Amino acid sequence: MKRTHHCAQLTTADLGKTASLAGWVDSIRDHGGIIFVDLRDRQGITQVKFDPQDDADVGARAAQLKPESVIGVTGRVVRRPEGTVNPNLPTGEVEVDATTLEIHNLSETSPFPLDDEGGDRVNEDLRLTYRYLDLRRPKMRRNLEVRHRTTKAVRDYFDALGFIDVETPILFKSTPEGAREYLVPSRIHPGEFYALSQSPQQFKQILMVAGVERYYQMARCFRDEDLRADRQMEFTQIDVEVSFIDREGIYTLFEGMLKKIWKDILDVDLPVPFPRLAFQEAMNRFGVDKPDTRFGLELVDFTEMFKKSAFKVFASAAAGGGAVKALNARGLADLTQSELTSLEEAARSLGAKGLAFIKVEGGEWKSPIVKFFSDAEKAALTQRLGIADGDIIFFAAAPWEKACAILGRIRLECAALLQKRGKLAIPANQWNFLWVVDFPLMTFDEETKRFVATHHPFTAPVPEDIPLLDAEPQKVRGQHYDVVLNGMEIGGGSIRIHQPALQEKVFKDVLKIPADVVESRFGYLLRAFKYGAPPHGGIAFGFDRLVALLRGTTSIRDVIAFPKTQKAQDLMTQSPAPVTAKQLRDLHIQTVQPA
RNA sequence: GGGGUGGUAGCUCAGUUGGUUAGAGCGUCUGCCUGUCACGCAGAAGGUCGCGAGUUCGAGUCUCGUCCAUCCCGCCA
Repeated sequence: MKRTHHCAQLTTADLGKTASLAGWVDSIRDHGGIIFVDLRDRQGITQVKFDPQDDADVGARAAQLKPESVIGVTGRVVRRPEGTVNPNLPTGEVEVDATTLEIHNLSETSPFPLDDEGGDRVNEDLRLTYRYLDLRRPKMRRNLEVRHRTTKAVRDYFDALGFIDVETPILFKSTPEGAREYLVPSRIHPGEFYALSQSPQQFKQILMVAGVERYYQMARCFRDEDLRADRQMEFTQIDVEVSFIDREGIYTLFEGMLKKIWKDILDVDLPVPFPRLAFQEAMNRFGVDKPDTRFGLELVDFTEMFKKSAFKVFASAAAGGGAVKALNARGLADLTQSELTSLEEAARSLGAKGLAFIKVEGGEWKSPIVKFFSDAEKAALTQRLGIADGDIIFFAAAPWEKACAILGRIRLECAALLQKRGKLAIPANQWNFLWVVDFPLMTFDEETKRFVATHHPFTAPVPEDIPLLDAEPQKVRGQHYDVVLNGMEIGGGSIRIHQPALQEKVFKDVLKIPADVVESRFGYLLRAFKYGAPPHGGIAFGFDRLVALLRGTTSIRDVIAFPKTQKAQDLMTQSPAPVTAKQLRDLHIQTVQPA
């Protein structure tokens, strides 16, 4: 039996036709005589009627059906009797009066409900074990469809602009700086290993040297780090690199890409250009380099004012080169003791010694520290923070970046608490895109007492800062940019270094990587640059996160067909799993039992 | 590596101060039912309370350990 229609197709325009449908039994309503089956395929649902008075055999076999069985039916498309139309179905005015029933497969009872509401409540491990059932749920099917359509929007966009999709190796060589890698033993070279590519970064730069000019790829990447709701061990990036482009060119290009995606998928017109925020300003105002600008609660700087304060904790931080920051959590004075404690813990986890606060209730400032403040200081706080009854003010006094980060975290926690109370609305359908720019090229790593690349070592410095590279590398800004949406980093990239001498200088003089290590790890790249490397830059977007945002879910597992659990296991296939002794021998691998 | 939450019927959950035979809804099964659409009605079956120790006359409940899921910190150039 061949399908003539799909299950969202038949309408009153098809009355009298003979139609053949195939799909899964969504639900069965057996009235003892007449039996209704909702037949479901990828497109939708059509009601099929089995009447034993018309055909006793078909009726009897229909009575044996179970939900999720796969069947094919043929019958006449008839109008439903008056009063039995189902307005919730596009096909609700008609039904198929079945004359034949082919049972392809009777299904066992599903271990969990497959409707959207029921399935959402089920433990995720069960859904992952039976992923093929989970993916039958309308919501999950829609996730796969949106993912596909987003891929298509991206490919169409770049194709129209003359980009070409080039695949790069997944089996790459190990580059130990950065994320931990998955190693792949070589059978042919005993004791040597490949690494699964963390990103095509170096290959795409080489492609620029190769004259490709405009490259993109939906690139699979692998990182052996702990998993999170928004991090899987393997994930997909929209990976792009362009020759002869500057930062402004990049901004326009990717504003266009995101505009097309949001239009194609959500029919939303994103306003462009996106606002730009310097790293410094993002930290000062929001305490993070990926601010959620859908709500206020901005940080206010009081470093100057507290330099000569009687309150020694603030004064010493301010005078010692650090910063004193404050945040007015408007209307949160009613927070509970346990909420306050958990805020303090959050602050401590970021290196704060405590979390100073002022609660404003009944016109009175309730705070263990208020007695140290002069009248002038109180007046300035009131004015600059707009303090009113019912507010609570939080302070952080620490080195600048740490003070910002502490209050940045407190800001987000307070926003969540205010939202819970209905005092703050953060609209889910508001899309606050922005570019964060002017990151420091280098960050001093306290642990190793060395400078490390903030982004990666191929990022070009801002030209006018190059003279500072030797003496004050921390002051050099990089030509790096992040795309931030509603507090989430969804993409990042940079204009790259294309002069071999400068790249070598960054490796050896700034990052202090020994010459032989530079040669073994990056020698091929430096050599390539000596043969006419064009100026170039690029970006990579976290594709899974992007699709999750488009679907309004916070977990990228929902938009990946077969994701791993937080313990990096595939519950359906039961991987990872042991291998045979012969396999290990072939690979020159011996395992040791964990202690 | 660390912290939080959870694990009781196929699923989602309740289970009081440690005390009789561990309950509910949905699902499943059986019977009835010819216009339902989450059909309805009647009945039944279904439990290693994640696993292992311990305390106790007695543990779903308390203690310790452990496993799994999830959220977060560390980590993710």
